[in-house]
Amino acid sequence: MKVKEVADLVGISVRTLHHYDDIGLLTPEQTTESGYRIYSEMDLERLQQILFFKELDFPLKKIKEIIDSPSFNQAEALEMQRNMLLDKRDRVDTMIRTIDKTIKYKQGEIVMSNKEKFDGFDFSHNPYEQEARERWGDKAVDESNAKMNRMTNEEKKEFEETFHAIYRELAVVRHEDPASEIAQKRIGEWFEFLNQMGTYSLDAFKGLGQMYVDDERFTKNIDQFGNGLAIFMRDAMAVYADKRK
Amino acid sequence: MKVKEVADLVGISVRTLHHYDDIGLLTPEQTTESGYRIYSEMDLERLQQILFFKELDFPLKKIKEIIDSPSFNQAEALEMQRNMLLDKRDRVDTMIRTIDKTIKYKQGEIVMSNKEKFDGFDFSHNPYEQEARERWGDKAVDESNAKMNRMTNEEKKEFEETFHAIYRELAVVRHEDPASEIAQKRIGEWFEFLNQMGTYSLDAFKGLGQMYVDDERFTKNIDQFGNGLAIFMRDAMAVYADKRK
DNA sequence: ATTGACCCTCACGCTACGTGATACTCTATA
DNA sequence: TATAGAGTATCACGTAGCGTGAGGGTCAAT
Repeated sequence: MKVKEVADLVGISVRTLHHYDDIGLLTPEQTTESGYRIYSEMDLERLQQILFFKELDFPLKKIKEIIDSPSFNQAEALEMQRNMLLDKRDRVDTMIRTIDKTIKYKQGEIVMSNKEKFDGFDFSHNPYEQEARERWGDKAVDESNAKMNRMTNEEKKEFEETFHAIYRELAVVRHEDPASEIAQKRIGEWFEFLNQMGTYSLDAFKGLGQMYVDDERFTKNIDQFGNGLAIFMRDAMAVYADKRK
Repeated sequence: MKVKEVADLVGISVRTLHHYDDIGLLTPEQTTESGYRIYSEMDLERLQQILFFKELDFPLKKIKEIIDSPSFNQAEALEMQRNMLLDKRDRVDTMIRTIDKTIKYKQGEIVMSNKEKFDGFDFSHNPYEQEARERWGDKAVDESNAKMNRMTNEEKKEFEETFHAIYRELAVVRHEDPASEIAQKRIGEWFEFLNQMGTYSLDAFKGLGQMYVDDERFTKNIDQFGNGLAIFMRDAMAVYADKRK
């Protein structure tokens, strides 16, 4: 599909599509020789995601971060957006009630406190942003990705070998208690290793562990070294983090 | 009340209040000798109005025009805003349904057309702006007549656009009484429009309205412009026809 | 008399596009 | 086959609605 077709379909401007391309938020899969942007089905689905987040007042930059995050999971996102929209509807309902009250108030039928007059507004913060950040946005995770990108291929290989080694060592003890001494020692090595790249707080570390289980791409990857390793690591990482706080 | 008290009460920033003062949208009634802005009850009520319009995506400039218009009437405005919020809730509901569909679609349970994937979006125009302009703006009435005249001269595409425009205008008032003045005025435009294509008798017009509800192909088509529009149109068309016989 | 929370006014920065200007591409039709 | 008309492209500057300091007064409490 060409720009205008897409624009008309979803009700946004051509300029907006150009803009999304400029900032790398939505770059069409194909372009013709003459430079026309051609949007695929997948592009459209990405656009749908973008618009949902936008409706919920996420800035474009954050939307990009979220959607491009390696741990992004569309099914989860949709469910989250659903909840946010339900919230939004509640807010609109509250505002409608506020209007009804105001009408009566104006007719002298009831009294209204100042606070009541503004019920349903309060845009002061985006309550969903935190939520999204917790699920996909952890700065620590992003940072380590950025570092990964800056590394050369050689370095990457070396790096990979090191952490595969740690995985293997962990896999060996994965049937032990996650709180056991040996498990904690090895998970400690893991923590230190990660801290060589980016700085992981204990909370971020714990969160990362949870992600190993929640995001099946991680789970698959990790469980290659031994079935149930992801779950074991999550538990061990939680114990490790909690003990040190 | 001083700036921060107001800001905290309604959940906006102090800077925003400054900005509204700068552009003359909300200038506090009083200032202390030292230059502190002091907001009165009336200022708060004006602010409430402003925020309602803002929630409905009116630009600040237009909000100022509207509120400062000599023909502005607060009671009327509140009622209008109420309708707009009802519409907004409909849109949110539609989006929620779209999400639900998308979830099922992703699981392979159903198929989804591209149009369906973006149901509930379409920000392409603010249907309320026109409405507000008509009630409180200056240009008022002739515009629709002018539209009609241009229509006869031009081609099919514009033709279609025009009647979509009428649908949209009708959709805006669909929460009003079908017998109300505004509803009748707009349904009258519809009648005239149809009579430029073929000649409709009043009875045929009424019958057509009934068909909008009986034939679900019509219903679907019409309700794209707003849930319940078909039923509203049928009722308004019936009233229109009966009154003129 | 001092501190800390609040207030003021510039004034520049930022996001998410809007709005031309200028030029190329594609398709339908005379 | 030439030409118009609708669409597309890339600059590049403009705009709205604030955010974010900087630099400096004000006010009540300690």
